[in-house]
Amino acid sequence: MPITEQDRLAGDDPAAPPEALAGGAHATGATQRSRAKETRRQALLSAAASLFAVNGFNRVSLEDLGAAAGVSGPAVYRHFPGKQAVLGALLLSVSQDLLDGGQSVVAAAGDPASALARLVQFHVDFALSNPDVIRVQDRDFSNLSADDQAQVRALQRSYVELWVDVLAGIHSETDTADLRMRAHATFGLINSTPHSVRNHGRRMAIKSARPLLENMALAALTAPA
Amino acid sequence: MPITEQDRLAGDDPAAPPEALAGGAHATGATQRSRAKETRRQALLSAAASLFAVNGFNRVSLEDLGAAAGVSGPAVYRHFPGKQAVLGALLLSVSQDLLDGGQSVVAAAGDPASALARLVQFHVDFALSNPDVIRVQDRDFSNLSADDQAQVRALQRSYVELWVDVLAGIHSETDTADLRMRAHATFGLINSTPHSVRNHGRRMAIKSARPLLENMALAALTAPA
DNA sequence: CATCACAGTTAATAGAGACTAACCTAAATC
DNA sequence: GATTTAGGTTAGTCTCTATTAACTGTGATG
Repeated sequence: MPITEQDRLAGDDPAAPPEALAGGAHATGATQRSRAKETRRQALLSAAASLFAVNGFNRVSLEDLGAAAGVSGPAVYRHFPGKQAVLGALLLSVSQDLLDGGQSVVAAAGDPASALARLVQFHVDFALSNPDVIRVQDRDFSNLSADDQAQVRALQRSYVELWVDVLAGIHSETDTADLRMRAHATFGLINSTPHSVRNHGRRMAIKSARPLLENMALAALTAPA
Repeated sequence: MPITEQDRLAGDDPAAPPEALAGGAHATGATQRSRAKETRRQALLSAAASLFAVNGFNRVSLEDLGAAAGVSGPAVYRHFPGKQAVLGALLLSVSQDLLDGGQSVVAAAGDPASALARLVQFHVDFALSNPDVIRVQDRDFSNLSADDQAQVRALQRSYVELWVDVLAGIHSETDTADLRMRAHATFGLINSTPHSVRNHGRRMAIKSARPLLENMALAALTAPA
């Protein structure tokens, strides 16, 4: 472990025996064991998000990862086939969540203009709520296995197309490549927050960041070609 | 070496003897040797930019790096004290170039509004011309030594302050934290191009990307608070 | 011309860290 | 209650790669 954090996330005392985890919040499995396992899995994913975000995939050892989830080293193999698979699970779930969220937002909206406004709100909210995974996604994508890369890319593509379709309903004259680039650039704008808004609150309050980002994003999206 | 490129950058045949490099384009040193050395150093930095951008710092070995510059393995130590130092030299020079360029742009401009427009032009141009280093900078920053991190951060801070000062001349009522976040978000927007504009030209022509990005950036920067 | 300096080379060295083996204990299961 | 299952543990193994050592050949330098 380099030097940085690894506490703060494992809500439970790392030294506590596994049974202490059994009564955890979620985990809907039947047996006590399967619930404990699910909880541990979530702890590992959460630890991975934070550790990977801070140190980068390559500088987090399985030892670090296990320790942050209250377990040590090779125990990770009881939950994932390998280190790369942890990253895969993490990024696949993020991409899926973004896509699902985006789709339901669009489905709920009436006209394209309000759909776009809601999409922006949704994405800003997502980025401000999950800065860690956002960071990991655009820093450690290339550490995914080839298969996972393809799957994540497919999900991301769908998400982008969602935006492009909505944008096409507004800038009907503009060609798709242009709209796709607008979407990407807007993601870049919104996703910049993990860099500027520090976890330990140095820079700027999230509360005031939200409307500012929304306004900037909408302005950029509706700027003249 | 994973699989990806390592040719295409070393303009000279990697198998060619060192003397072939002596007649290179730049390198103003006195003796033949010092010119060759400078050329090799540049080749290493250029190879590093490309390799790090594609594969990430950690998955490029010194062997790869040397090979891409027509030299092999430990020869890198004749030019840099270590792998980390190569990254340091690369990112320090980028940060310095951005700051220098930004300062001269602002110095040349009259009113704040035109200064801002020129800054945007400059930054867009920089990002489109050097997608590799942009990518490396925001992906592998944390692989720098502590000292280099501090230096790069200082340069970046100055660059941001340059933008904030110009922005303050326009949105005079807005507070600085807000303006700083605007600058960061705009960098995120503009720096998104390394992701969307692929080197091998899949996505969108650079030519049409430039004005689009400029318009989006300006719209975002001047959006209501 | 003699000698030095120095960019390169190939062959160790060394440390890190992903993954595997062998065991252990307690919840499931019958 | 006996037996299996499975999450954990600790102690290897094995590979990869940054760095160092020991040499070499050739362009400066006097």
